[in-house]
Amino acid sequence: MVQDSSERLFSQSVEDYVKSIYLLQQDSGSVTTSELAKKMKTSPAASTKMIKHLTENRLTEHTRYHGVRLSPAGEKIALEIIRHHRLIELYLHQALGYEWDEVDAEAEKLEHHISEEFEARIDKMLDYPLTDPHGDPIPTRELEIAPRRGAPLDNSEPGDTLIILRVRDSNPEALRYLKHLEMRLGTILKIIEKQPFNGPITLKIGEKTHSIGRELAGHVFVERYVREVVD
Amino acid sequence: MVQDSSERLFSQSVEDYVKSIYLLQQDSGSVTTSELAKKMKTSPAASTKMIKHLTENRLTEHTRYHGVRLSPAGEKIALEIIRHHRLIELYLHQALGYEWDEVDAEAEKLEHHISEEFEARIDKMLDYPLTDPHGDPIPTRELEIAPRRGAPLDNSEPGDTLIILRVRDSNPEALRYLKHLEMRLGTILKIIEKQPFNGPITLKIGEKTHSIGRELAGHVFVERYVREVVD
DNA sequence: AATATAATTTAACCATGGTTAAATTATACC
DNA sequence: GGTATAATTTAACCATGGTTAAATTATATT
Ligand SMILES: [Mn+2]
Ligand SMILES: [Mn+2]
Ligand SMILES: [Mn+2]
Ligand SMILES: [Mn+2]
Repeated sequence: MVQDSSERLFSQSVEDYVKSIYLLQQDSGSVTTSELAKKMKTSPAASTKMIKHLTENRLTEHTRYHGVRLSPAGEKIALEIIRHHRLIELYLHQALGYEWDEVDAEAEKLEHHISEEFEARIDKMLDYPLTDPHGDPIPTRELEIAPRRGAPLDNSEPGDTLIILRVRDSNPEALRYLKHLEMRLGTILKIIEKQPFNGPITLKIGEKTHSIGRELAGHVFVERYVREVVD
Repeated sequence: MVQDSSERLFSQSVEDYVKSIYLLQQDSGSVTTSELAKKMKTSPAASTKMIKHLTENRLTEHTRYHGVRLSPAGEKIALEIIRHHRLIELYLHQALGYEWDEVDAEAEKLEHHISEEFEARIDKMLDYPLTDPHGDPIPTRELEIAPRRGAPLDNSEPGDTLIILRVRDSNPEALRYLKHLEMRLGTILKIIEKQPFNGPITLKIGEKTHSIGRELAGHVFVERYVREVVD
């Protein structure tokens, strides 16, 4: 729409671009026009125009032909939207029984349209949660955010015993397949074999053995598992 | 925004105009340009333009200078949005503890952004409810809708014993004040006195007596109360 | 029937956020 | 250092949904 209802300061488009820049610059420091265009599924020209607009509004810093990064004000907005997104995902999962592959699409829209009141109420109802259904950290009300946990599963070596801490949230088919393999948050697994030439990884979960491709393994983030110590 | 995300067929603006036409034509049969503009808080020129656009898309029928009415397709969309709105209002009230004066504003935005999945899930969770927190009927999944119940309180006469079936949902201050007077859905009251020249109405609720103005009384819809018969 | 007034429509304009095609700039390689 | 290629930016365009001001039409009154 053109009219921005009630009290929102920025359009849905601006919010989504800023959020995408935040997520992309986590990996790369700064974000190129074409990376952003790809993530937003628009043309590079649209990306350039929006970068110009964001920079005029002091949400980003931009040096022509050399990528964009968020200003402190931009980061604040990104974290607000990410907080909405992840709280909504968790709420849909916990309160309404959504599966972990269904929550992202719904949250992608709702994140722009809930009030601070709604945010506060679901935050309280969920008892101030720290992670979303994919293991991503939820920014606090003060917009502090914990670091992302885990390293990609395809970086691990045969013999390692690992625990799943996080998964990429954006690919529903991958998420459904992982669930089908019983690979959830907290699942413990052992790497049995890793085929060369980017071949499949064989792993053991409970008594079962599975073989998964490198691409799928790249969606799963793990850390070494040390048996929990009971006092 | 300009881009209409994912699967929605019509913009938020179109949805809100169509919904407003539906609500206005309930009273008046057909809706004038200026009535619509007033309800949408835009200029008459914007209203005219949208009416033209809706008519080109076969959501309304329009004869120049003589008002607009919904086509069957337009009515379908209106009922879908009204169903969203009222289900969301009830959900916010029941599941998240919103007061009846808070739900309308939040639902006004969310109604455009929930999926059919979300609609189905809250409908089930609320056990397929028939009325919203203001006593308005909720269209069924097949978009059948019950008639609005009750007549304006200011049409009743001294001596009448009445039950509150419905209230206007759009004025939060009025709703808060009614709640403060313990005038809720299902409240039983008796008209004691009605001052002439549009003067106040005195009524008795339980042991308490209140006096309210005609304007506020026009927000409350009642029917004659007949003591419930127990088998 | 003519006319004043109010309602409605049209015209010209604007901002947002898209598109494709052309121009510009960076950079990798010979 | 010149040049091919890829990335980026600019230009020209479009749709949506607003605005205000001017033109048109309906209608109520004399
Ligand atoms: Mn989004
Ligand atoms: Mn997530
Ligand atoms: Mn609305
Ligand atoms: Mn309502």
